[in-house]
Amino acid sequence: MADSSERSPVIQEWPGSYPGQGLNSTDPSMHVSASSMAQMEMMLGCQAQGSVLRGCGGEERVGGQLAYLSYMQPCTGNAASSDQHHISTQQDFSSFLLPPGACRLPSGGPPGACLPVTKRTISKNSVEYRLRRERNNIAVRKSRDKARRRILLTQQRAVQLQEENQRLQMRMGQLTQELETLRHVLAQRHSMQPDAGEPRC
Amino acid sequence: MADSSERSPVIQEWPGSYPGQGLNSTDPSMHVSASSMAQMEMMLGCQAQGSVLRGCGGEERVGGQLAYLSYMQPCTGNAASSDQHHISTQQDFSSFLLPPGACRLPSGGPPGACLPVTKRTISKNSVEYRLRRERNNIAVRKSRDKARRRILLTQQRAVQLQEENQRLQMRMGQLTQELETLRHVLAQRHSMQPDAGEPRC
DNA sequence: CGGTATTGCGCAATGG
DNA sequence: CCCATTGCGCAATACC
Repeated sequence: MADSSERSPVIQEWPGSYPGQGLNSTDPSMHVSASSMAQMEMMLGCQAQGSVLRGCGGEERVGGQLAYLSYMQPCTGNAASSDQHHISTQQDFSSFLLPPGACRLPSGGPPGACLPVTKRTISKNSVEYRLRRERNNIAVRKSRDKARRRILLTQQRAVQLQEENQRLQMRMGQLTQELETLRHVLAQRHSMQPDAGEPRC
Repeated sequence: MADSSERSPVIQEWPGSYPGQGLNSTDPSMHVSASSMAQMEMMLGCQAQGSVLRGCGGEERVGGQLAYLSYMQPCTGNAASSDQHHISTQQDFSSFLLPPGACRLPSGGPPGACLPVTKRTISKNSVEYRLRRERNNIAVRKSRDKARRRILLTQQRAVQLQEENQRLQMRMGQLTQELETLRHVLAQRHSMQPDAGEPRC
C-alpha cells in the first residue's frame, strides 16, 4: 500500500510520462534545533540532526516544549499534483534548498557528466531510481530491525540488572547481618578474656 | 519534502475534483487479533504484530530469518498507474483484504449511508481527510517523541543499574573479606582458649 | 462510532 | 558510489 511518491525534493519528473501529472511537492520542515540532550553514555537517540529544512509551514517546537502542531499545510496550493492519491502535504522545496545552479530539468543533459551541484537529476521513472529506492528500502528495514532488537536487548538487560541488583542487595543484607553477629561474639569474648587481647582493631 | 501520496491502498480518488484526482474509499479494518506479547514489564517494543497483509509482492520474511529482500515490485504492472512520480512498490490490495461486499467503487452510493464495511469513501482532497491526516501526523510525532524518550530513559536506567551493580559487587567483596577475617580471628581464639567455647554456631 | 496512539512502510536527506 | 540512520507523512490498526 503505501507508496509515497510525490515527494520529489531533488528528483524531478519528466514531462510526458503519464497522463496527469503535475508536480509535486515537498515539504520542508525546518527542524530548527532539535533537542540535544546529551546524557550519560550511549546516547543512541541522536535525533538532533535530522534534515535541514522540511515542512513548509514550519514545525514550530515552540519554546522548548513540544508543540506537535505546526508543520501545517504545505505552502503551495497542494493537492492537484499527481495522479490519484494523496494530496500530500509536502512539496518540492528542493529548488530552494539546492545550491544555485542545481535546478535543471532532466530533459536532455548527458546522463553522466551533468552539472556539479545537481546530483544528476534522476527520473523517478528510471530503473536506476527504482533500484536505488529498493536498495534503500531494504537497508531501512534492516536498520529498523536492528534498532528494534537493540531496544529489546536494552530492556531485557535493564530487567536482568534490576533482578541481579535485588539479589546483591539481599546477599549484602545477609553478609552485614553475619558480620554484625561475629562482631558481637568477638566483643563478648573480648570482655570475657581481656588477657588474650590482640591488636586486632 | 516528502509527501507520499500515491499510495492508495484504501483511498481512491474522485474523478472530478482537481485535475487529476480520484476518489477514495474505504477501509475496513479487520482487527485480526492483535498481539499481546506480554513480557516482563515494559515490553514497549512490540513489533511482532504489524499489519495483516501489506505489500503486494509479499513481504516474505523467509523462514524466521531476515530477508530484507522481497517485498519486490508491486504485483501489478506498476508504474503506469498514477501520474508522475514513483512507480511505487506497493499497491492497493485492499480489495483482496476487505470483507466480501466491501469492494465497491465510489461511483454513486449515497455518501452518508454506505455499506457497512466501507467507511464512507473519503476523498483525499476533502478537508476532512486533510484534517484527519494532520491530526494523525501530530499524533505520530508525539508518539515517536515519547518512544524516543522512553528508549533513552531505559538506556539511562540500564547504565545506572550497571553502575550500582558494580558498587554493590565491590561492597560485597569488602564485606566478605571482613567476614573472612573475623572468622579467622575467632577460629584462632577458639583454638587458643578451648575453655571458653560457646555454641556460637 | 469517534477520536488518539502505535506501528510498519517507503521516501528523501544525510552521515559514514 | 554504497549502505546505515533518521525524520517525516501515510495508512492500518490498536486502544479508548
